[in-house]
Amino acid sequence: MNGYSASTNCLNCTKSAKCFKQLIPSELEFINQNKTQILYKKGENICKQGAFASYVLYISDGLVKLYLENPNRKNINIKILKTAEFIGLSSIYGENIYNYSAIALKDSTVCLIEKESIRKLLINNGNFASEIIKWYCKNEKQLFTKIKSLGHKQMHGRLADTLLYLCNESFDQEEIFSALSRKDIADFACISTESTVRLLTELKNDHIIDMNGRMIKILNKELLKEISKRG
Amino acid sequence: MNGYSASTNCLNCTKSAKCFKQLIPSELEFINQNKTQILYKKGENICKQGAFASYVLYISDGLVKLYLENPNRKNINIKILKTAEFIGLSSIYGENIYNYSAIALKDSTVCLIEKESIRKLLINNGNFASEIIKWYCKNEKQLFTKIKSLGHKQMHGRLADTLLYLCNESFDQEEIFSALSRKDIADFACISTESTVRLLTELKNDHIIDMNGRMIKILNKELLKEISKRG
DNA sequence: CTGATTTATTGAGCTATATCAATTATTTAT
DNA sequence: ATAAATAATTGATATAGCTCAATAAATCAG
Repeated sequence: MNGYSASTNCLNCTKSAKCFKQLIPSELEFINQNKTQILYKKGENICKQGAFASYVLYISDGLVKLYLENPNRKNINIKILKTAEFIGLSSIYGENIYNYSAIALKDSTVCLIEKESIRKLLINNGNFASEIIKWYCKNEKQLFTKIKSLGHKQMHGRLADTLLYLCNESFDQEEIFSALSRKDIADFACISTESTVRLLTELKNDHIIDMNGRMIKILNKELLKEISKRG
Repeated sequence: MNGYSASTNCLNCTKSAKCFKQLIPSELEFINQNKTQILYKKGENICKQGAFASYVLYISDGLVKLYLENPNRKNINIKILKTAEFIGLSSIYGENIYNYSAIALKDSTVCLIEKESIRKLLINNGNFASEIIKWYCKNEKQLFTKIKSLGHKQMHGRLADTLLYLCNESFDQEEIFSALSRKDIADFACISTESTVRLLTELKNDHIIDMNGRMIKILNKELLKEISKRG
C-alpha cells in the first residue's frame, strides 16, 4: 500500500464515494471481500461497449474518459470521470453488457466489484441505495444537457458547451487538456476535428479563449456562455 | 371510482408499477395518504421544464409525451410514457425543478406523490429502491440510444430510429400516431418538419412504410433497421 | 355548411459543416 | 540525432439539410 493513492482495503480507503460512507463496517468488509483492484495504464481500455459486464467498476484513483462507439464511425465522448466515481453502474440491473467504453486518461486504480454484492447492499441498506439514486438523478440531468446540446445547437454552441464542461474548476486543467487531443474535443462536441480546430482558432483570435499547444484557458466565460446559449 | 381506469386508492390500484408491488400494505397506505390524483385533458401540460418540482408524478392511466424545450427554438421529444410510469422522478434528489416538460397525448390520470414520502420509502424499503434503480438503468440506456442517434446519424438514420421507436408493439399504434403531428415526429428525430415530410414520402414510395393521414405502418422493418444502422 | 385556422406538402435556394487533400508541427522510436 | 509516425492546421470543394415561400389538405368554430 502506498501513501498517496487509494487503499487496497475498503475499510481504510480515503477515496470512497458518498454512498460507501453509508455502509456499516461489516458491509464495507463484505465489499472488500468481493472486489479486486486493478491498475490501468494511461491509454488502456477499462471497459468496452457491448462487452460482457462482469463487474461494476469504481475508480478508486484516476481519470477516465467515457465514450460511445459507433460502428465504423467516430466516437461520442460523454464525460470525464474522476476518483470516486462508478463506471458501468447500470449493468447491475440493466442488460449484462457495458453501454459505453471507458479509457484511462492517466494511470488509474479501479476496483472491480461483484454486481451481486452491490445488489445485496442495495436491498439491505436504503441509505446506500438512496445515494446511488442521487447519483442517477445527477447523471440523468447531465445526459439531458448533452441531448439538448446535440439536438439543436450547431457547431459554435456545441463547442462552447464542450469547453465550458472541460474547463470546469473541478477538473485539473493541466491534466485534462494534456490528455485530450483535438479529436477528443471534437468527439465531445460531435463535430469534425477540422471544424474544431478552425473554431478554436476563431475563439482564440476573438480573445474568448487562450491556447498553448493542447492547453486551453477560457478568457471570457460570459461570452462563451452566451455562445452556448445562442446555440 | 370507475370500472376501467386507475383507482383513487393505492391499495386497490390495478395499474401500479413493479416498484409499488414491493411495498407492504402500510407503506401503500402511506403513499395513498400522501398523493393527489389529477385528470389532465389531452393537450394539457402536466409539467414544465424549469418549473418548481413539488411532486413526483405517476401516470396511473394515460399517455404522455416527454420533451425538452429550447429557448426560442424547437423542442426535442424524448419519449412517450404510458400507464404505470413516472414523470420527474429525478426531482426526488436532483435539483428541485423538472428537467423536461410533459404533455398529455390523451386524457390522463396522474398521481402527484409527495417527494418526501418517496424518499422515506427508498430508505426504508430496499426492494422498492432496487426497483427504482432498475428503472434508472433502463432509462440510462434509452438516453444513450438517443445520444447515439443525434450524435452521428444523419436525417435518414434518425428518422428510422424514430419510426422504429414509435412503431414499437408496446404502443397502441392508432393512439400514438393520431396524437402525433409531423412536427412531433420531426422533434423526435431532431430534423425539420419539411425534411420529415419529404423523407416519409420517400420511405412510402420505397414501400418501406405505409402512410394514411397520420397513421404510419412499417412494411419493411429489416430495411428500416438497416437504414438506422447505416446512420 | 362555410369561412378560418391549422397542419401537411412540395419546390427552390442558401448555409452550415463535412470531407478530401496538402502542409506543418509534434511526438515517438531507433 | 534522425527518421517515422502521429497530430494539428489550413484551404478548397461538396452536400446534407435548413429556411423561406407557396399551395393543398384537413380540422375547427360558428
